[in-house]
Amino acid sequence: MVDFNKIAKKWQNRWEKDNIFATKISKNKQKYYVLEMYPYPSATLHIGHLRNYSIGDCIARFMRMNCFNVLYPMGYDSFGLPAENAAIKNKADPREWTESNIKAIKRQQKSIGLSYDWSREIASHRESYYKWNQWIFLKMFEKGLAYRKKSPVNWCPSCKTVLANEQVIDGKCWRCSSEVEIKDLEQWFFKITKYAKELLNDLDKLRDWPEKVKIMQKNWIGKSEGTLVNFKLKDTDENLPVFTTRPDTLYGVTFMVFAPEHPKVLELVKGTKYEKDVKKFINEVVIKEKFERTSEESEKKGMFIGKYAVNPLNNEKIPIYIANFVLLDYGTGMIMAVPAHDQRDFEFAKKYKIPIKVVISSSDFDLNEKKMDRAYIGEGKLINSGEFNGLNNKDAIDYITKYIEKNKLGKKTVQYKLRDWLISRQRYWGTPIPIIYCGKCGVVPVPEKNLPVKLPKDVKFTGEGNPLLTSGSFVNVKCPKCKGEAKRETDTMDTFVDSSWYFFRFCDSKENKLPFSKGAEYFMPVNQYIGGIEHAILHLLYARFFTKVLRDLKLTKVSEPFTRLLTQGMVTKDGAKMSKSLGNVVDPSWIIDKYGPDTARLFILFAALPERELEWNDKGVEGSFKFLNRIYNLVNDKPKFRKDINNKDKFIISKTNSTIKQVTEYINDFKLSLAIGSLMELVNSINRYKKQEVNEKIYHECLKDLILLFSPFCPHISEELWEKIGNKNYISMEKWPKFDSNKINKKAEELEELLHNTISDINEILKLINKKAKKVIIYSIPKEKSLFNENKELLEDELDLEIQVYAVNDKDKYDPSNKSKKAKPGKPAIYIE
RNA sequence: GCGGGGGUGCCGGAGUGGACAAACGGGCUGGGUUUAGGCCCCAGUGGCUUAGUGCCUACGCAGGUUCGAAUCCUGUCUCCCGCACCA
Repeated sequence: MVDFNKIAKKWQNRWEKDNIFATKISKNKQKYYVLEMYPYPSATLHIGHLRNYSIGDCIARFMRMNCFNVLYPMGYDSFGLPAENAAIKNKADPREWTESNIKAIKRQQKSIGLSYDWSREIASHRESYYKWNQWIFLKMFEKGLAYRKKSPVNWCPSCKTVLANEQVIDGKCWRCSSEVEIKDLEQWFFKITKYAKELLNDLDKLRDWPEKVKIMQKNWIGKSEGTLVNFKLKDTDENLPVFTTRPDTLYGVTFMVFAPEHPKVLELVKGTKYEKDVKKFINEVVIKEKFERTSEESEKKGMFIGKYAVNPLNNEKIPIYIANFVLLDYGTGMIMAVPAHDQRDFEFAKKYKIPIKVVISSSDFDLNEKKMDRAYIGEGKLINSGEFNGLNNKDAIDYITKYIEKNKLGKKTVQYKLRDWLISRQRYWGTPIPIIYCGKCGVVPVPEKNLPVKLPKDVKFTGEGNPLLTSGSFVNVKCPKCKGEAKRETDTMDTFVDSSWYFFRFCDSKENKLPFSKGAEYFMPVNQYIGGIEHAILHLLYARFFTKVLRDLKLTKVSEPFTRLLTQGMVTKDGAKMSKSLGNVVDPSWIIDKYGPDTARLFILFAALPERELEWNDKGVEGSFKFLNRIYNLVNDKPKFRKDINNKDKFIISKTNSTIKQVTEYINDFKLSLAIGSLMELVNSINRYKKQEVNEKIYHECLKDLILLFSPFCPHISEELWEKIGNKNYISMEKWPKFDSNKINKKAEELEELLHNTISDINEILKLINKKAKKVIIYSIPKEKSLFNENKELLEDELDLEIQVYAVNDKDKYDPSNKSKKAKPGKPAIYIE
């Protein structure tokens, strides 16, 4: 038995010793940047990782063999909740915990022979990386792209800490099961909305992105055109801006609704008799109805908050409500409600007995406020609308908007569903936000020369509040401006910040004057990005946003980071996503231990097309292992050689060549499982071919091409076989075989198939009738008759029978009583005597 | 709930208007090799029927478009991904 693990180790050591996968800037070679989404460093590799890397390494090796200067790096997305949880739970030091995880996963990555340039490794928790997060933050702050505003968080009153959505289970804290509350905090945002238009429009440029991802991003950005109307808070000058696509119904507004979690709401009810109920309502809606509240059918719930607004067109006094169906995220987080002409508003008005006012008349029926049983959303002429009466409502949209703009009551605007990116996290294990608060000078950015703001080590992980607050040395600082006593910002950055530009850093991972420089100029954009479909929106959108910001900071010329995108499907088990809580996570290391890395890689790639979801089942692992053995034995077995060239040789040349064409195309299209299927067919053909004497030169040519084609999938065994057939160089650095259309011989391939099928059929029949036969009569179509005759001896040898061949329309030999004479192309009728 | 995908033989999965009972593998059955087993090699594998031929049925379910549908449309069930503090 061949020890594939030993072979793997041998070649991994040699690759490392000769450092063959290190990449440099090269003027003579075209660059190609392949990147897998860098992983969160968990201690063990799972099936999804294996799939991700096997795909990436296959592409990287393929492109390298196609003479590109391939950049293929690896790093770790190493900030985040799990390290902090480990610190709280096991008193582990997050730094040590993370580094030891990185060590563990890296060892496993190395064990599968991925052709990374390890010298470029980065990890986002290291100062040399997160320093640049801070640097970029400061640049964005200067440009007004980083700003502070109030925003609600999940708050556990008993743990006195902010909870991630993941930590809220059925409205309760995951640790202590207390009811979670909503609390407003002043937090940092990135102004991604400033780039909404470009992020939307540039999707069209991404020709090599999956359509589904582009659609999801488009819907997420969610552009809509409408009018911003400023209502006034009654008896004040304060504006309450409302976004509407229906300014034509402005005279029909009978109430206004805020999203319950709108920061303004608590301000408005503070100290009033409504305060207590409002707070209760907010918690209920925001936490428990997180998604369900957007349903058209779900029950409309709300309450009056004791304040009024003023309609800017007719100065009517309008009561202000809060309700579950209004979302903070969309528009301005408040709406004008027109119950007569909007179904949701109508239902709400009916329930809370709010007046309904018709402002659009229908030509089909009389609309009566008291009798209406649903909103009228059709077209019509404006009524009860002052000077706009009589206008068609579609035209009125324009007229009224113009009127509003003229009188400075609002403006025409484009609204996006996309909202600014909240980057503040009240946690330890992330990049400190480089800001200092001074009583005198206000918000003061940390001067660039003082970067990085390092994460302190004198902190306590109690599970209560942000650990950073427990470090006096971190919190208490001198103001950089006035040198007075000041406090440091204790929020850290969302880990999505780290992953939004790491692909630039790989190009210049050791650069220490800038986040990146010349290397990025040469290597960016990423030609091929590979990662899970679950990142289709957030990560990819943030990375696109950052790239545009960095471009506007003149750090790069690139506008889009990823030219081509492959979103790999999830690996599921028992019909469900693999997760720790379900206990169905599969660790592939046993496959590697038992069969070696090549088998593991081959199997995961062969199991399904990369883009598709894959239901995990390890039953087929044996099959991939068998295939490796077949290739290995094929190369090691020496057939008998001869000098002349016959049809069989022509066939195998042709077959090898069509396989080159097919495998190349398949890899280009990511149809990796199909590429492996073609290789399996080729191996079958060569095995059959070498049963008899073969032409030595041709046989070796075919083997050579086969191993080359196979090497991106199973590099270790390919190196071994490459050496065995007498090569001194690395196959990893060898050139990809070229398809030669002159070598294609369709006739030879068809003939081979025809003869092979015929022999199989005859054997099958012999077996069925279970008797000795002397003679086989083949009725073929006339075109194929000569083929059979030419190969009669060969067939006779193989079958040990006498062969007679007739064409079906050969009248002399045609026996009408015999129904066996029907023949099809490629499938002759067979008669056995 | 909203947005995006998927459902094909015993199993993993190819096939996205005709050439397809369905690539390639697994499993199973039979044969070869072997003292035997394993490995390996070859073949078969929806149902019925004749050795050859032919018929029927199948692509979650129900309809529709088409000369023709797994493939296009409509409805429906179900699973997966995302929903902005998991990464």
